[in-house]
Amino acid sequence: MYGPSKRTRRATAADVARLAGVSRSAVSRAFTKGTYLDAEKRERILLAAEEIGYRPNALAAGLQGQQSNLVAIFVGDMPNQYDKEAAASLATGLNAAGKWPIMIGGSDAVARAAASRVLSFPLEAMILRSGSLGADVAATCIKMGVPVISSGRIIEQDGVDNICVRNREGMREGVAHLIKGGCQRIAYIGGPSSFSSAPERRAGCLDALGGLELIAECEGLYTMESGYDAARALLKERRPDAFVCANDAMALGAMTYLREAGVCIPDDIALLGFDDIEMSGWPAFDLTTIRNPIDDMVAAITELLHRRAMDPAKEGEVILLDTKLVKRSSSRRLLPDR
Amino acid sequence: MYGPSKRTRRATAADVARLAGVSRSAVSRAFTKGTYLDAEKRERILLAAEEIGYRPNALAAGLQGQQSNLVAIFVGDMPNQYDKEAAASLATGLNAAGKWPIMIGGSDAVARAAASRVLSFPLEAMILRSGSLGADVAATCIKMGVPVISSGRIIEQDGVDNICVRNREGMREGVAHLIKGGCQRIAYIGGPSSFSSAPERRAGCLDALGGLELIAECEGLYTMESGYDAARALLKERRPDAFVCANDAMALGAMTYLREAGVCIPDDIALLGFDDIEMSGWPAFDLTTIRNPIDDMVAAITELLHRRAMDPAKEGEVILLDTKLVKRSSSRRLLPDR
DNA sequence: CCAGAATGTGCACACGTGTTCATATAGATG
DNA sequence: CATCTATATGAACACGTGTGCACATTCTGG
Repeated sequence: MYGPSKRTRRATAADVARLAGVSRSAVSRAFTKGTYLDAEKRERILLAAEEIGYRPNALAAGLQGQQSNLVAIFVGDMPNQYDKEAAASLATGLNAAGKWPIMIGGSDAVARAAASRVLSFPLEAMILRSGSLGADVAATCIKMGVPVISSGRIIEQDGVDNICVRNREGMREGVAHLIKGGCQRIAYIGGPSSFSSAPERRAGCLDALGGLELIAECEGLYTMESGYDAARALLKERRPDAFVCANDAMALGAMTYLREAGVCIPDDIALLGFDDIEMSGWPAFDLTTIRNPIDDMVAAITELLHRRAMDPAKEGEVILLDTKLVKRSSSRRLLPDR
Repeated sequence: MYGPSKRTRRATAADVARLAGVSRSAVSRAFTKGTYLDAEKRERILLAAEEIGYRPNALAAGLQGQQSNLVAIFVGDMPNQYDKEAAASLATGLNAAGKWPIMIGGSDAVARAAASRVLSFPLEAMILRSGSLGADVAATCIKMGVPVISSGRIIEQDGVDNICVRNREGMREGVAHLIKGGCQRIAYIGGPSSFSSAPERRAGCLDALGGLELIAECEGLYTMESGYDAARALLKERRPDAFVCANDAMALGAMTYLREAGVCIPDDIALLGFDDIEMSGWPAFDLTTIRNPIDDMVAAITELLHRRAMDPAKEGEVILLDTKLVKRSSSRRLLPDR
């Protein structure tokens, strides 16, 4: 042990070459498919590499025009459950596709600064999964030549690929289900207007109402607490027979308040959410909701990543995902289903 | 537009130099603090860089002995809520510390393979946040000269830094609180024995019982469903007055079953969890639990990262985190407290 | 005015890898 | 045997950057 700092030096191809008694080129070839190299020699090299813990340095390889496989995922501060679940699935999905997802998150200022700095890596793409901000981040990426994939919010910009769920159609189907079940006096708990999903889901609700108007309405923050508060506020007004919520977190908050208030679900008031987060399926809640399909989203993103790699100059496209109405007990009225 | 593939070429320092009419060295210096460079010239360079969207290539810089700031986070399949919350906080925390967290996750085989391949990057550390597996991954990392930080499970191996919560002491305090509140017939829902936290927490429970024995006991999977099933199974046995659960997810599952069964919490049966996941604080649950401090964990990890950077050859150390008993209504007995 | 320090700048090297190129050897084909 | 092809291998280059080095210029103090 000559120098303490030397101890941690990473093994290099030259080290392996020396140990195996071959040229450095041979070592490189040993790790590359489809090259001419004596089989016995290759084995000897791989063995030597294993012995001293060598692996080709991805940084140096990337410098050589090799695919970096690095991908950044920009999540906001992930306030609600759905964002967390989506981020986790996305990361593991990319992983399975051989990509290396770098997570960028935290509070607005921190995340935005990090998003800017991470561009010093030759990213294969920047994936935006933050409902609210992101348009300026996208602009910076495009300028740097880094492809952008926006999920959950459509960004109108050259070269930006978009993935979005059919918010309006989904909500329309959900509310239609409530109406078919006998609900007539519907109150709506909406999301913050800074999220593009909020007005779309509200529009879907109005679609299903036909000419009818909402009994009452207010705007929440997509959090459970705000759903709780909203339910309390709306209950004071003209007695509704259904709460339609722009996402599951708020629906679960509303459910909590209604139970505390002694309201029977769904007989007195039916409840509808949006997203189908894991918790909504738990027996304790059993919330009827509209599934925002995470697996489809992940599949679409890896697909877009692939297409972009094939043709870096291709036009940006928009992929729309279908929702699925998940009927559970929070909407199972005892009234005759028409 | 001469060639379509040329279009996406990343801007290089030489491009900036040409545009700004300076040497390439000057460009490099413009982006480095503490170098001699005419102020007016630096500004001109930065402006030119901004114009063509240039940023120093982290790959090439890393090749130069520069810190990579890359960190891998190995999470298992994140079956339970606490893992998801911890992973999210860890990622954003590292972010704020100027690190780039690469998430590695998914099913066992996929994650393990990915963990091996990610070592081709010059990682500053591999952070293990998977309760069960990980020892073999750690061995590979150490061999490659990549420092390992294990969180939630202590790995006895040279050069591995460990962070762990005081499971035993925490659980002891929690159960003592129940006993002080009048509980005498305690049933225990444990975690899978493959997680090192499971036996520790159980030991803490037994500590608090003094000579007493558990009324009943079974082993769950740290999931809500298994907690639900366990509660049903245990309720058939000699009537307990408290359920102690090895984590919050199982406690919430148990709570769900008990409510369905018409059992009053906490008057008939008190409930104790472990972790203090976000949901436990929601009014719908209001679960008494032992906080597994995520913020402290993140702080400890960044601290260890720093120390390791200062002295790469230092010995591995063990940091133990203190829990905090969070008293909520699931343990608030009407019986006189003492 | 002079010596020395402080500041500014370009050249050239090193980092670790993949790959082209030239060359050498062995095997097949006529 | 002569040619041609398939296989094997090392030398050399390129990737984009940070920085040591040598040299030029300006400033400071006597």
